[in-house]
Amino acid sequence: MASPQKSTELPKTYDPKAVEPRLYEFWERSGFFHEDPDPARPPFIIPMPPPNVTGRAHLGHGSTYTPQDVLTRYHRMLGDNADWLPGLDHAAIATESVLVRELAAQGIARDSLGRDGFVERAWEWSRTTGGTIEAQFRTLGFGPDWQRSRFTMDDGLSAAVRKVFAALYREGLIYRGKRLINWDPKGKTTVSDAEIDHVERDAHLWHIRYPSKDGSFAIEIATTRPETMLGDTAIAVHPDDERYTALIGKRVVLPLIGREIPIVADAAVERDFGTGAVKVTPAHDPTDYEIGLRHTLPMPTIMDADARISDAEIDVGPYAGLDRYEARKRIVDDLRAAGVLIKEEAYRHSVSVSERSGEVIEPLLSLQWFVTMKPLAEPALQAYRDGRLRFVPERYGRTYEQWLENIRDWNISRQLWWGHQLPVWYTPTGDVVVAETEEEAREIARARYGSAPLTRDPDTLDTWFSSGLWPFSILGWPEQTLELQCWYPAQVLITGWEIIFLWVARMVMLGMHFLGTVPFGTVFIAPLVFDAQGRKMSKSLGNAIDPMDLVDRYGADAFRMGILRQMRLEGQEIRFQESRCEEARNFNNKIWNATRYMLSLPEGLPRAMTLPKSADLTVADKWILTRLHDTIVAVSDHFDGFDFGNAADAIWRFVWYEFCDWYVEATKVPENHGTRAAVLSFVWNNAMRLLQPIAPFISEEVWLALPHDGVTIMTATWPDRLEVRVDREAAAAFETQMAASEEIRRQKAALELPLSSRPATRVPGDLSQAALGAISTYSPPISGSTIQIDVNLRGGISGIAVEAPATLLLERYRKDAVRLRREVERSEKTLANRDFTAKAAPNVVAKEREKLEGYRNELARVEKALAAMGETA
RNA sequence: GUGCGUGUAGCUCAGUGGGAGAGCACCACCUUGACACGGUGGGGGUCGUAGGUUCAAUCCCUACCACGCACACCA
Repeated sequence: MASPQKSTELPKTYDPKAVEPRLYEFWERSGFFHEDPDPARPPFIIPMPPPNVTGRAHLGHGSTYTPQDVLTRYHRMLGDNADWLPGLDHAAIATESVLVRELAAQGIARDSLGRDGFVERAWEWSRTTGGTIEAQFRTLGFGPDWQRSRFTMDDGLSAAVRKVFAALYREGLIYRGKRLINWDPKGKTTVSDAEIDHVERDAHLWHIRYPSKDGSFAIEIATTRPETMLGDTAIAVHPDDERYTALIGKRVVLPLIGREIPIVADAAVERDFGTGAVKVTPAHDPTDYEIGLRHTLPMPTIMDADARISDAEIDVGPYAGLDRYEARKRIVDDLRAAGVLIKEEAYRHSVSVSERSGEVIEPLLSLQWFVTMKPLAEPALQAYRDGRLRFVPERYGRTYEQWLENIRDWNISRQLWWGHQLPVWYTPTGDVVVAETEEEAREIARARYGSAPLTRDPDTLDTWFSSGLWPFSILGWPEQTLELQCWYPAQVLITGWEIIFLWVARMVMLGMHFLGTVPFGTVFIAPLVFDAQGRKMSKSLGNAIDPMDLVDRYGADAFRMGILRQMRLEGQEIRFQESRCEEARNFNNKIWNATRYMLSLPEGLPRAMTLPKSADLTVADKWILTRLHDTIVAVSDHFDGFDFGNAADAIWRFVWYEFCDWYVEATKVPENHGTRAAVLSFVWNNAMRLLQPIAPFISEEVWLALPHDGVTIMTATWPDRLEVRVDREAAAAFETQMAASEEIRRQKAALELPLSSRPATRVPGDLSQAALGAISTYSPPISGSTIQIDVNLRGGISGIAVEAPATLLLERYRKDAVRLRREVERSEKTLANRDFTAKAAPNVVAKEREKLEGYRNELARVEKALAAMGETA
């Protein structure tokens, strides 16, 4: 296989634009994303939540899809049978509204095309304009198994949908019934409970008097929706409300209409709210509907599909044809004129709004298809409770549990054309035939009812019905494929919490019902992305950031790293900061330049990836190898635990602060020259592999530029901690050197000496060889009498002295003295406390004594120095 | 209303029952054999408030305050 092209001279600044598209093309062409089922290896399968065919990449994909790509790449390197299964969702409502809008722009009405014509256009649109998000995902470096990409409207997936529908119908779990549903008058379709938002709105509470026919009494009710009075069939009061007990069973007259309705007693009524009496409109309010059922009230609807007042079922006076809001205005006016409007007060309450269209939902009694949820929910709950299904973070499990415990039947029919048409046919006499295909339906109808013409139910299924089958329909179910055998159930599902109900729970229910097992073992709920002020990103607020712009500016690697570093295991949101992408771009540039340095070494890099004998390694070598070992452990553990933020941080720290800041610098010192090329090469090769899942492009580019085995880092093995020698003692010695170097730098800075200067340094006699070595690379030893600076170093070196004029030292000494006195005082007080010495752990007490001694010694030196300079302590 | 989460440096966030941290921003200095998308040093916080447990609390417990979110049939 040909390696991707690359120039021999590395430019001074890393340019992701010159690297990323080329490498992605190389990977995809080489089939590195593709995998076949292999029963011999442990599977690692992630079903990608299929983005809408109308969708565009947004920052939310950064937090939910990047981890999927990271884990897939990680497990591929671990040697697992890893596959990330992509696809697209037909997104019925979204697609249909996009299309209707486009048609309208061309002056075409949806209905004029006819159903077939419209569906044809929808397919055309999906194939051409739709799915641009897949190209965007490529730009982001996401590497799912594109060859296996599926679309929820594909033949196979559609067959699965029909099979599931027919099966559930036969089992009695799908039924057709007249129920109160959520009607979206703008989208002209029903919407499920889970697709409704509750929004606080300013409104009014109107008090209306309903008099008795003979005028002997009246009852006053309060309502926010006076227009629905046209459909009132009762007044309800609480059975224990003494104000009204005498009126229960009596009748009052509906103002403006004149219809007589009863007063009923129902415990659902809140005595303390409003007047304690409520009008009951069973066909247009969920609570009223329940009351209506309990009291067998008539349930006339008074609105049509456009939410206009309609007299189709009952007399609505002169209001027929008015929009619901116009009707409200007119009715309030008329009530006022009639003298029955008692009060109008400002009132803030929450209204139900369609998530999709933003339109206020109209509860409406309607004949629809439903799934009985309780029997499906029970096993799904059980699976969670006995640990077969796990949520990360755990708290989301309770959300899942709570919803399943209170589950209501799922309205699955939608009044749309684009989608899976219900596999339901009707005979002229209204008999229902459910079948997987039209031919089967005819056979059934012939057998059951003779040869009657059939008409198909025009409705389509809720989009989530087909996505509920996703983890197995994409594997070929109901065919018993090898994929299904090896890859179901999947290992992990990653998504945002907002679709735990809509999608996750439904996949679990349907997966368990039809395949007997949970569709995935772990659900990782990724944080949602907000702007830096914690506001939701939206077009209307103008605070939305396009990830494509970020890739353009910083590169895909930087975008991925930038967003992952903002993820915290327990976090439920990310306040996105673009500066993190900028930092990550700088990080990549750092990697690039460290690579350039390695390639410029005069001795060159060795071909084989072997380390020198342990005896030949220097302290610096052993330190960086030990750190590499620890980083491999940390990154692996964090990936295993879904802690992407800490995984990214661990690599970051290692690469920048340990490798670049210290080890690379150390290789410039002659004592490290002998081994540096081999160690640099070995460590960097490993570091790039650790980085690969997060920043696939630069890690590949660098890996290929340095000694390596294989054609791509993507299929290289994950770094093995056992192959990296650990030497804690040497590592500690190097860390002492680091501390010494830092202290000398600090001294230089305080003394305003140039960093490059090598001032004479007095060192104490008991200094270790390692520390002495480190110091002598920065400063020559001194002789003669100079003013002495005494400091305490982390790691136990004390008494380094730097030659310097006295005047520059005073301020620093004074500050040190103040700080040290404070510490000595605090420590003495702690140790003087008998409870502390008696009760605290012995090692804690011992450590405190050591600290005190250290502070006292240091303070003594500083005071001595001050005294020598004529200061009184 | 019920439940969940969050309050730590100017900003975004780590963290720990025993001497308060990172990055960015800010200040000063530095073109030292890769990197100014860089290096070095520095200033800056009563760890939301009030109690409690403990020898010891930023961390554990309780209450409160503020913010965010999810559920919920007060019309």
